[in-house]
Amino acid sequence: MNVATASPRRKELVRIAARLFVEEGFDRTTVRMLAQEMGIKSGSLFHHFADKQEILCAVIEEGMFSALAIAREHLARLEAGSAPASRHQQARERLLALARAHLETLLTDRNAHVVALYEWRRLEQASREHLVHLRDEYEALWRDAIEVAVAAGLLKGDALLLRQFMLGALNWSVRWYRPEGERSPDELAEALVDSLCRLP
Amino acid sequence: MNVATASPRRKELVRIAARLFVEEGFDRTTVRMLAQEMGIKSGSLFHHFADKQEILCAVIEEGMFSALAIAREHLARLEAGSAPASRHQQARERLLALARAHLETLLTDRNAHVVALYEWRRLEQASREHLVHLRDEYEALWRDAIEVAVAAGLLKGDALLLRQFMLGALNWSVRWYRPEGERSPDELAEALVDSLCRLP
Amino acid sequence: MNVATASPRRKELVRIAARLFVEEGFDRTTVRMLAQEMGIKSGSLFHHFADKQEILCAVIEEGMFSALAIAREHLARLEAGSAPASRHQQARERLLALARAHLETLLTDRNAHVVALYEWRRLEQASREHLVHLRDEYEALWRDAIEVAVAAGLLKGDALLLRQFMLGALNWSVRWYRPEGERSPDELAEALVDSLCRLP
Amino acid sequence: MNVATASPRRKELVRIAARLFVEEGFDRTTVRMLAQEMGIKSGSLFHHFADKQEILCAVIEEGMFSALAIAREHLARLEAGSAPASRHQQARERLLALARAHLETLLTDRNAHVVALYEWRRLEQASREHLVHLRDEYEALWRDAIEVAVAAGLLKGDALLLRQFMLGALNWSVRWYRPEGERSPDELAEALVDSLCRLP
DNA sequence: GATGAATGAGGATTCATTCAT
DNA sequence: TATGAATGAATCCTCATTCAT
Repeated sequence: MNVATASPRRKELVRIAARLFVEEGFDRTTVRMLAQEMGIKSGSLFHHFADKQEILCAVIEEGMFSALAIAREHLARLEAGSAPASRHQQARERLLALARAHLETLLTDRNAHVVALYEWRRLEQASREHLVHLRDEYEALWRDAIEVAVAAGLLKGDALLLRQFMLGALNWSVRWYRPEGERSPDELAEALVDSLCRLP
Repeated sequence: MNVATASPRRKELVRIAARLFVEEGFDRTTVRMLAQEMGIKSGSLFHHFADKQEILCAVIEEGMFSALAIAREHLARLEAGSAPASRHQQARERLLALARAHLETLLTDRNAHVVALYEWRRLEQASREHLVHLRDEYEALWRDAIEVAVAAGLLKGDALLLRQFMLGALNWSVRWYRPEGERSPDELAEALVDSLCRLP
Repeated sequence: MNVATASPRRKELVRIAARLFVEEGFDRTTVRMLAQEMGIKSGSLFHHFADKQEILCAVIEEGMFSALAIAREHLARLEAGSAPASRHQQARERLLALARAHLETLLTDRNAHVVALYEWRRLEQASREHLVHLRDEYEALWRDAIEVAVAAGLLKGDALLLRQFMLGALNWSVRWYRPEGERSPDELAEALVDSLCRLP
Repeated sequence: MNVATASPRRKELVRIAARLFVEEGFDRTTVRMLAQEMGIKSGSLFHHFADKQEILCAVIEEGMFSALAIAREHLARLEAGSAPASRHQQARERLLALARAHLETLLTDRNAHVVALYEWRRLEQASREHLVHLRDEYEALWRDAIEVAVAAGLLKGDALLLRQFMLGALNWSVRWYRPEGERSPDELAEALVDSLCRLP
């Protein structure tokens, strides 16, 4: 059972679960709380999910799926609309697209992807194995973009570390970012990319 | 009761608690697990701490104290030993000192400071108020160093965002750093500072 | 609703239920397990049976019916085919026929009769009253045969106790008998009768 | 942890559990019922036993221990007090001693041994392995006594089957025996031995 | 200080049963 | 007849906390 084949009902439950997992953390979110928010009784939850772990798994799967989809979408838009640009300029656009996509799922959509990042440790081994390839795929997008940027002289340093630093900086934003503040997620993305990129 | 006045016994208990909170997370660490690791029975724990929350509070206090102490120590060593250097160079050294100190408490000492960062949300209001000034003090060290770096043209961009990004990148390292890997925390700190700093 | 008037579908469901009740015990057999084995969903089960108790009742009724039918059949075959024999010999044959019939339903047919014996306590009062006359009828066959055997000097002792002992020995065989072992149920029956009967 | 080393409190809890398991069956006995009868709250039960299975295990261990102890006691009394008797007579006394002991733990003491016999299937694999050697020891007492009886010409037939039959007859008595009836357990034992033994 | 026993509120989960479709 | 979703009461078990000894 994966995101693509899930019933609309189940998708809705997953969305609600994602919100609670972000607000309270997985451990502190009780099955009763989940059921309450879903408008059913706690016993009924187990008609849809085998156990609490499966809910977490479904949320994280959804989080990684949408992160991946939106990242690809942003990249595709780049290629479609791009006027010819310098190699340097192209590499920067690509990084920026990924950073924007990342913050869009993290701060705007603000739920399943956050759970994927912050509750990954709570996955049992079996679930983890089921999901790790999604994470790998996502990270591969970043790896490629960063390698290109390094090759173009846009970024300086070890590509792997740069990826960890960039993703860390972005991921941690969940902890301090307030949507009602003065900067948009897009501005954040731009600021991060600017702070790292060398001028041409 | 704060770190400075704590008995050696209590300090040891806090150290053990910190380790468990990192390994399992605060919510999943039971009072029984704590007691077991401390070589006492769970009932006895409450002779040392009023409740579980107080243990968390003590750990985080210890984490912030030591982060602050080590950061100050690194900065002091700078001033003591520094040959005259360019303003640019000085600003870089200061950032590096803070980053090294941060990773030292996070990755080497590897416990109380990690709890302070990752379990802050679990603090009840009262505990939070008790501790927030420590966090502010610590962040002030970073704020100043970054403002100086920006003023010196070493870093580019908004100082507040730069601090969030740098701390995010460092904090997230807890999630992926493996001590048995090929890079030391110091090398990490250097790589981060290098990746952000403009050459003179 | 009793066995005689049951639809073929219902009879099949009862057979499946009997098997599960033997394998798992009544308490541990869930309505969902029953439905699953029957190839329907658990909600549908309640179109066939008012509740779980009715299933147990139907199984035990079937078990007692078939035990009774097969015992009578064995006895009838005796009378039909018997060459004139000594009173002693006749009494022995009759005991043997009952023992064989008992083990046939218990070990060969191996289900509903076992449930009747081992899950009788789980019957609610109403169901018990509905079924107790069947059990009485069955036990009457044994009572008569044993009284004849005692009168003929074939068995020694109190007739009531002898019945309890014989049935106990036979019923308990469910617990240790393995069909793949070296003895057939018929050989068991013979061995039991032999062990109790005095030679002429 | 075994019967011999158990605290008095635990022994009492085991005794109460044994009674409930006989009255209701293991599956239908809830931890709440157990706690209620023990005069504690259900959570407190788990201070004494890791889980419900451990309670069953403790009860069955106690049942097998006492069955073994009482059987040995009866046999010892035989040897101590016996005037010289015929081999035939001796074999009969030995069977009788075992049968009496068996019914004493089953019908008089009436609890833990009954659970051992009737709830053995509910033991999980690990518990079963822990207990099976006790059962083997107990059955060995019977095996020896029956082999001697067969050798002495007292019993007729296969020794293994004879043991299964005798134990089955005795075990099943739990289902029909009423202490307020006219026969004592000792009389039952005598009746069973008499019904099987050949006169000299 | 330390302990073992107890508590009580709450944890996830199970399950017979109901019912609209 | 059949189903999928829901129910609600009950299940075993966990855990921070208390307290007499």
